Amino acid sequence: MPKRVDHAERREQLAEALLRIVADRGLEAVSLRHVGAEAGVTSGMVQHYFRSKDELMAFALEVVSERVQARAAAAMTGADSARAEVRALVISLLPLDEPRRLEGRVALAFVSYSTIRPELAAALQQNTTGMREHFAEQIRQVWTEETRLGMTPLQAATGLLALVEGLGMHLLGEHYAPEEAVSVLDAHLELLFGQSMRRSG
Amino acid sequence: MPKRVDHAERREQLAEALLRIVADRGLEAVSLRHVGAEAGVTSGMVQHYFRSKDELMAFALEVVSERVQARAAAAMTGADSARAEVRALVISLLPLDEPRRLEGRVALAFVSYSTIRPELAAALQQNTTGMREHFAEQIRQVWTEETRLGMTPLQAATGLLALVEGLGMHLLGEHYAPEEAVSVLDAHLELLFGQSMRRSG
DNA sequence: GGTGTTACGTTACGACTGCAACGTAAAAGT
DNA sequence: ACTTTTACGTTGCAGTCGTAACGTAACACC
Repeated sequence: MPKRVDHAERREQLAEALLRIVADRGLEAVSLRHVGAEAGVTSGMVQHYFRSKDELMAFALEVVSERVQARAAAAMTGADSARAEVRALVISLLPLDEPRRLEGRVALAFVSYSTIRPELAAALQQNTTGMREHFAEQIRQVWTEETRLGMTPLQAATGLLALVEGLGMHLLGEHYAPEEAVSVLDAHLELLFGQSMRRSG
Repeated sequence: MPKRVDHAERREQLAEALLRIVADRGLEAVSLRHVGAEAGVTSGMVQHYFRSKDELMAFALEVVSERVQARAAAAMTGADSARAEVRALVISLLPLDEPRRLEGRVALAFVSYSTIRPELAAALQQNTTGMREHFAEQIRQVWTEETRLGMTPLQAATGLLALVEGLGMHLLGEHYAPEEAVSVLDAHLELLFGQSMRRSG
């Protein structure tokens, strides 16, 4: 079989195996042998594709980052209003079902990990920044001088993203029910996008 | 020296050593020997006070939880309004200086950890729930039928806590400047507590 | 159709891990 | 004063870790 393999594809397969381990046993369970076993190969094979464990970890983190971005891009197509698009994107970020809970655990683990290994934080930061700017753009499109809430669109976007990720963390810890998080999110969106906020003034 | 030691005190010293390790080398660097070395003792001594590593970890997590709660209690005394109290509490939660960044890293690591070890999640969940209810109570005290924003006080409280923890995560990842996070937070507090929100209606 | 390269698997090594067992010295209890 | 308990330190063990080295079989190429 030599020579015929797609290098990039193999690396992604291994990264996926790693992510599966992180999702249900945590970062500390990641070892070359475990990743190999999870992928159905030996640790030597893992070594063949990654010079070190650090390189493997860094690659897996990038895969996570790309996956989040891809999910975001997919979620925001076909919405008929800025509000609907933002809501779709933000809902797609929340760990509301089991597969997304797994992904959320992985993401959280890597966020914590990159806190100690700052050289890996770039990918995650890019993600946050991109999302923040995207939200800001959407908000800018619908806000007028009258409807703005005493903050800039970028501030509103930053707050929205922080709110969503905070809700996500709480959901991963099962601190309250998913529908409660969604209701909080919808109330916030109503503040940002709804006209009814001035109904009582 | 035997018999004269305060068991609880020793355990806390060891837990603090562990937390120091987590803060600057991450959860994966925690081992009985490292904890002992950090505390200036041997791993055998650590074994004497904790039957297993898991027990040590669980104890350290509880210490973290108690510390957060203590900080919260300290931060909310002496405020002259509900809004000021909430702001003081919430600001004290953000990793705005280096010591609190260390604590934040530890807290984040344990949140991620407890995601995989659900039996340890109770302490953290209690923390969240307590905070949430406290915020809700404060908000309830100042909200009238007119000023409420289309959500319940508990929803507003949940959103505020999620926002703060999300901002905290982003700050740990250095995704933007601390003062930016504070400005977002203040804008949100103005929405929740300010009367000026109806100035344009 | 050799030849060289690629893709693995296998093995080995030194370091590290959690944990159990044992040793010892100091104080408390009697 | 003698015994028991407590508080450690030390040692050892079986297992796992990351990594380097080596072996080998299958294809690409000329």
